[in-house]
Amino acid sequence: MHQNIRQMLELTYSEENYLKAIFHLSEEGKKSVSTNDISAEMKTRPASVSDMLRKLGEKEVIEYRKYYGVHITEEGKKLALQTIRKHRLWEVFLVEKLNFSWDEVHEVADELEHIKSKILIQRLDEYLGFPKFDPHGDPIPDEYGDVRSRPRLPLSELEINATGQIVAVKDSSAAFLRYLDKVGAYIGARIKVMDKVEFDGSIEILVDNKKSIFMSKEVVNNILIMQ
Amino acid sequence: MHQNIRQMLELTYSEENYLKAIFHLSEEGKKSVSTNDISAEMKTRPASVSDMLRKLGEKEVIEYRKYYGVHITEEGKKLALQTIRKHRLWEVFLVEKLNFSWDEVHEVADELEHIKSKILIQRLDEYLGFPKFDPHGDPIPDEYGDVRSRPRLPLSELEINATGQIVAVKDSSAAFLRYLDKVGAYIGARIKVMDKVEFDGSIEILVDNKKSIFMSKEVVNNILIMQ
DNA sequence: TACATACATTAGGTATGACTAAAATATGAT
DNA sequence: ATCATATTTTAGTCATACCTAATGTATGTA
Ligand SMILES: [Mn+2]
Ligand SMILES: [Mn+2]
Ligand SMILES: [Mn+2]
Ligand SMILES: [Mn+2]
Repeated sequence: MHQNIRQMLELTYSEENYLKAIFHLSEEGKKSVSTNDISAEMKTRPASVSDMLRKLGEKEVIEYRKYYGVHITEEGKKLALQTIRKHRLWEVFLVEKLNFSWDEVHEVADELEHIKSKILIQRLDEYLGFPKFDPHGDPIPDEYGDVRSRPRLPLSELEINATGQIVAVKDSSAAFLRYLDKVGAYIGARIKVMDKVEFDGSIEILVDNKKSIFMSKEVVNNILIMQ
Repeated sequence: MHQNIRQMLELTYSEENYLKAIFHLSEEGKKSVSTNDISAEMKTRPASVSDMLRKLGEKEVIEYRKYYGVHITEEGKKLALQTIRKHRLWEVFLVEKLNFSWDEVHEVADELEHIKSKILIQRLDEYLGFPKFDPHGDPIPDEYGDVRSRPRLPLSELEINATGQIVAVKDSSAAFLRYLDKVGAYIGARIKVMDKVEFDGSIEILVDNKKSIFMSKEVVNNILIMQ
């Protein structure tokens, strides 16, 4: 069923980071991912990216045609999803068990996600009660790389008087998350759109039927809701 | 009080491993630690050790005189103890929270010990209830590198009819730990020496006043007890 | 079609951390 | 005091992962 004939190839710490970045960039736009995109995401120079793309291409986790960007392969997707699974499980652990706030977990999880032990992740998953979403509302892939994502749309697309529930954030930067904490928005909060300003794309929302907040276009584009 | 004027220097993953090995070897014999000793402990070739000693010497975490072995400095001791602290806290986590057995934790902890976040370790320590000993009975240094070790001696030194309690194991290899599991010996078990065989150094002990076991010299040398 | 320019790759270099083989040093035995 | 041997270091190499500078490629505009 979910077994691999060929044994799972090992990636280095750095290769895992690049592959994860390529996976995320692939999800956004559908077309191929460019060297410059990866360079920006990874904060390394384009020349370094080219080096890495050659290596990832040889390992067949991406399809690499020089000058034409890359596509992630099925094998690559599977590996990237394993790293993402570990990242998100560790984030849940940090928030649920160690009382980290959701804006503090990203960097630490970026290190923890590379710990190799398979049994560690299985036990951690079990210990956390097999969570399906991380603290930012992102789905946690299962050990076969399957993701049960829930339908979600940017808060900006809700009409006046429409209601919904915050299920995730598109931007997980500490600055944005701390802003959300400050205004009392959180994953699970119930939202009603009270007013929309055509001019600047800002809106007024009611949170949990009690608190009225004004949010800028930048903010509402980065809050994902479920209706 | 415990503050450092100069900021704590950063060591690489590999430097941390070498320094930890040097620290452990220093604890055993009091004299200086040789290149070959480190080579054996680290499973790298002596030439690689010489390279690393030069680097660690430059960073002043060891005192390095070519051809005469090394001594760890106070700064080095402090850093090694931080790594050991992390290693042992993670071991406690794996056993107490994730139900690892004590023979499964070492390799995983050897990776986890290098995760950098200071707050992570503080929170983990708190979450675990500020444990003072790891699953193998070894003391956990505090965040300043202070160790409260309890007096302990090899089981081999107990006289006939003397009693004691297992507080630690000298050898933490999976093979040895699984043997102890099999015969029902564990940290905290009460021991009474029933008989000692001069010829081969083996002994007969009573565990928890109910189970009689024969143990070889190799085994009794590696069990540490408190009287 | 030509070409300016943005984008991407290659060439060459650095740092880390490993290796083998060769050379240097220390040490114990005669 | 000399020397054989074990130990240790150095020299030279390789792989990973980054960099800058130079070169090559694609693409849209003239
Ligand atoms: Mn990472
Ligand atoms: Mn997340
Ligand atoms: Mn380690
Ligand atoms: Mn231990």
